[in-house]
Amino acid sequence: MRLHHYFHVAYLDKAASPSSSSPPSISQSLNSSAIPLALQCLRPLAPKISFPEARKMVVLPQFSRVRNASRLLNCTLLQVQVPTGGTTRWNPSPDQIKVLEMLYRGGMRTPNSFQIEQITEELAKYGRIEGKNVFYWFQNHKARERQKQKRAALLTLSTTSCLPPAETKDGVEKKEEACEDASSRKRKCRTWGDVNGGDAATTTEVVADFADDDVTLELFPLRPGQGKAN
Amino acid sequence: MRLHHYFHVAYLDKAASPSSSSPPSISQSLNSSAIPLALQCLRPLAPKISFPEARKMVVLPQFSRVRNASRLLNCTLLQVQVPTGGTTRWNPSPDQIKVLEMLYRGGMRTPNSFQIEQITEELAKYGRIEGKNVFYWFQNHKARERQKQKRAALLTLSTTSCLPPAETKDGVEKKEEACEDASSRKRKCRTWGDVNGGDAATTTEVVADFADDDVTLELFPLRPGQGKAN
DNA sequence: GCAAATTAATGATTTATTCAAG
DNA sequence: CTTGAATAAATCATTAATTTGC
Repeated sequence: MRLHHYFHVAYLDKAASPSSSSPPSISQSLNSSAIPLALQCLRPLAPKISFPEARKMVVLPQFSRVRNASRLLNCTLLQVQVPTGGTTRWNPSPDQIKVLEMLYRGGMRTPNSFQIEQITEELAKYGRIEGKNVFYWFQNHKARERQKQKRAALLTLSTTSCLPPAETKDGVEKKEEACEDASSRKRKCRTWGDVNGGDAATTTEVVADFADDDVTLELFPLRPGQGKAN
Repeated sequence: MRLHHYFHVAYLDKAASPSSSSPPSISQSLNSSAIPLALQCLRPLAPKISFPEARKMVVLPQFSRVRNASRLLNCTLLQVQVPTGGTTRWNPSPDQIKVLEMLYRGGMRTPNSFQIEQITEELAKYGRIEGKNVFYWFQNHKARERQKQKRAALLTLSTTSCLPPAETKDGVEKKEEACEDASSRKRKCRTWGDVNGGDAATTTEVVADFADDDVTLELFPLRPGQGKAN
């Protein structure tokens, strides 16, 4: 089941209220006292207020308000079609895909934030792209590549040799595992980076001994001081 | 299988190289140098510091370098015991838990980024905490609460009525689903917020029609200009 | 009574599934 | 039907309880 694991982190974001359910809302309570908010158990398709299917994403009124959030947490409900280029879903350009596949073939499986940052920056040259797109791309590609292999393996087995598709379910489980990164089997500790107490990062040292996987390809030329300056 | 879904987003982060395998690396390593800091892996009451199989986390050499990454992507490999308060894992204080549980009971299931931001800020009063901790807490709590219910339900069924544990596997599947948020069944679109092209956020309007759920309670008092100024 | 060993909880990460845009 | 996006389930790892030997 588990293959390997580079690292990566799951985060949260938040959105607004889709058609019906919205964020339960926290506290109200905190302060005052328990408000009988009966929220909890919202009914499934319950009446909701407003919309059958409208999906509307939400954005914040004043972005500045959420500045922090969006910065640190990739915050926010914006998703809606932003005036400028808001096309809901990312559409990778051929060039972008080319690069991504190259990296994948090179052995990259689950890039960490820094890597994603860099990849994103590089790919941004070929079109609009965000870090999450890169993240998702690797996740999906990895998973689907695996699926594909599994299916292929099953087919091979069932056709070339005997074994009827009796236990097709988990027979070829650890096949593809061999190829890919393999390295260590233990999970690494990922991190989100410090969100609030950034202060602690004083003496941090980097070990960064990359090169453990199969490949050690370099990401990109790593143009020196070219960053977005942020 | 799928229960409901508020929204939330998965993100990535990155870490360094644990004992043996390390990130494939992108760029060989940006700077170079890798310091083998070994530490971590403390057993419950274990001695700490120093260990054979030390798990060592890594951090970046110069944080400034990765500023961007850490900002946007919660970057970074730091995880090591940071001089200041770096105790690997978050340890919720009783007060923090109290608030979290209250919110959970209040119906909060998967807070979005904004909510998490606020909760985090609020909980920070009671001790060190980061957004990811809140995020994870809800994920885990939700999942484990579900598990608990399922197990309980199974037990109840098997003891009170008949039905032997024949199909215990998915018999009680949709039990707990009823209570919780239920709302719509379709998946909402979460978002990460724009990571790079923040520029687009110009005219964003907020729909923010909270109140679509059952409750519309407010998160926290939302103290005005009190933020960490960031 | 204390500290090492064991176990129980639970924080953090990864993988599998599902949903839906194009 | 492909695949980007999002969520839930499974898993791993670490810390706190608890037990055990002295």
